[in-house]
Amino acid sequence: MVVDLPREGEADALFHALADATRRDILTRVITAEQSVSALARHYPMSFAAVQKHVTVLERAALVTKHKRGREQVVHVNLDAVRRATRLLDAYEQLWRQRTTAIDRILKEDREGK
Amino acid sequence: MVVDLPREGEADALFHALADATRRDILTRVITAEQSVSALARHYPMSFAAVQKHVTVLERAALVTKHKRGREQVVHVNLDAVRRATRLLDAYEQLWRQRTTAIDRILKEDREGK
DNA sequence: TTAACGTACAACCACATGGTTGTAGATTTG
DNA sequence: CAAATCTACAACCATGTGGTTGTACGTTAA
Repeated sequence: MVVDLPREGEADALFHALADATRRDILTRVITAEQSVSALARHYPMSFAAVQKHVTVLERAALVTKHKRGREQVVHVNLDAVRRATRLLDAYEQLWRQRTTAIDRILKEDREGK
Repeated sequence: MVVDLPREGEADALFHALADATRRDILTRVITAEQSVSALARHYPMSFAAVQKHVTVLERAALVTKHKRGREQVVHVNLDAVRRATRLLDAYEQLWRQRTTAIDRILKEDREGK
């Protein structure tokens, strides 16, 4: 049972997006309830433009999407992307398991004199 | 059941370390079989020093550790860190699930000062 | 219609990042 | 021993990142 890891380009954007505390916090807030960019910006000690950039990074990683509602831009979470990241890391764990089970098998066969 | 996300500082280093294709590849190789830094370096079209830096980044994230063996520095994987990252993302998924619960509605109203 | 709000985007800045080369110190190997 | 190998680390460079301010434009509210 071979585990193949996802394409490299995707993962770059995904992990980069998650590698910032502000962006993870935005993600958490948006998971809890969709919000406009300006509503999000009020929660952080930085400019609106800075928050706008963070949302763009999350967007590039497909973790969120934006939809216009009047003059607002509402940020939605894309849970599939979160699941993709989780599965990506699961793949690393499985790689490890493949290695250890392979070693176990060899040791066992050795023990049984094969 | 409330899910608490890990400390921010840890996650920064973890995701940052994973946000580079070369580092993920190093991690994969080391999971498959422990290797010296110079052995790893032979696989990439970059200098030994560059690979050394990548290993340092993985080390800072606690994804790998180094042990001296003669004149070599052997890189080992730390699977616990991989698991920590996986659980971190699982927590986001759980947050999503909590979104529809009554408890989460109450917390949300509280956060909005109602 | 004006004023206020929400957004987009450009220009700019300090600093981190990913790469390089070069030098020096341990440790093996011939 | 001398030579080759592996590592550590500093200096340097181009580019990216996270932040700022300023300006412009569509939308809502008074």
